[in-house]
Amino acid sequence: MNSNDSLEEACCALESLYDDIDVDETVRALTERRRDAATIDGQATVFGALANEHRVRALEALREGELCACELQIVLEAPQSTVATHLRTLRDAGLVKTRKKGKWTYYRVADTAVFDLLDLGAAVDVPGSE
Amino acid sequence: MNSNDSLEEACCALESLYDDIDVDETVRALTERRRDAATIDGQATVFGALANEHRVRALEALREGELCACELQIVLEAPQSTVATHLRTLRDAGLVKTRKKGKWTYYRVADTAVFDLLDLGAAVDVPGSE
DNA sequence: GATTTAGATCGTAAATTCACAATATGAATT
DNA sequence: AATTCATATTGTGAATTTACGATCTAAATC
Repeated sequence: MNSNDSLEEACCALESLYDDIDVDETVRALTERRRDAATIDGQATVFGALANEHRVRALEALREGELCACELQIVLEAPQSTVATHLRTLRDAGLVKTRKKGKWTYYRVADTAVFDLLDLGAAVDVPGSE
Repeated sequence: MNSNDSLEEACCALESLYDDIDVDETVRALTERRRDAATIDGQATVFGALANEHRVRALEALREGELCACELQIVLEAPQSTVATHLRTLRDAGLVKTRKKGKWTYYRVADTAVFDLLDLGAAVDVPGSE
């Protein structure tokens, strides 16, 4: 089934949902609800970076201030390469920034909005998670 | 390499990072930065549900009010089963709620905090995404 | 300049997520 | 009660993500 079939199928449902409907107009109104593709893409990237327990834990640990990679390794209880990979994901998404000092790399949250994201995420009531 | 090896490796780094350090005390302080496992799990679940373009688009469309599944099908430009699966993921994460009316299922955002999440996610500057 | 060391990257196997056709379910209509 | 129609679930192959050992890089120290 291609995308046109999908649309037609959905339009049939629309016609019976509202009677006396201008389908083209309704589809146009629904189409208007679509957002800019680049924004959607950015949002999905950011949320994807947050969608992992190790990475959430790392960000939570950074609430009290910057930490170097080796300290985060202790917080995360994971091998060096695993931690480095997660930190790179966070950096690529723009959630953390780094500072190099000699052999060490210090990580800090890019913006305090990240903590707001974490707080809002924690406030959602996930059904069936007691 | 097991988790103890990882810890020991990281502690070596700590010892050279700070001189005259009480390693046990430092590890304890870092351990204190860890949050409740259930909370972290919930956050990762919520962000995981947000980590998909179709699902972000669906939530964005719900800003202006509830929509039934067939309307969301038009917004998402995807086949019925695909849309239904994404909507279930959003529901399982507690991001949307449903209302049944006859044959139709109407979806709405569970809480306006979801829009705050979307806004914060959109505000993050993802490097290299122009 | 050789060695040590913190951290980044690579390679790959395992696990997870994804798209979507096929099928099931349940309400409304006939 | 048979059919239709909106939506949900299931099954499965494909794509993506994850973990983590091995390796590489660059700064500090000897």
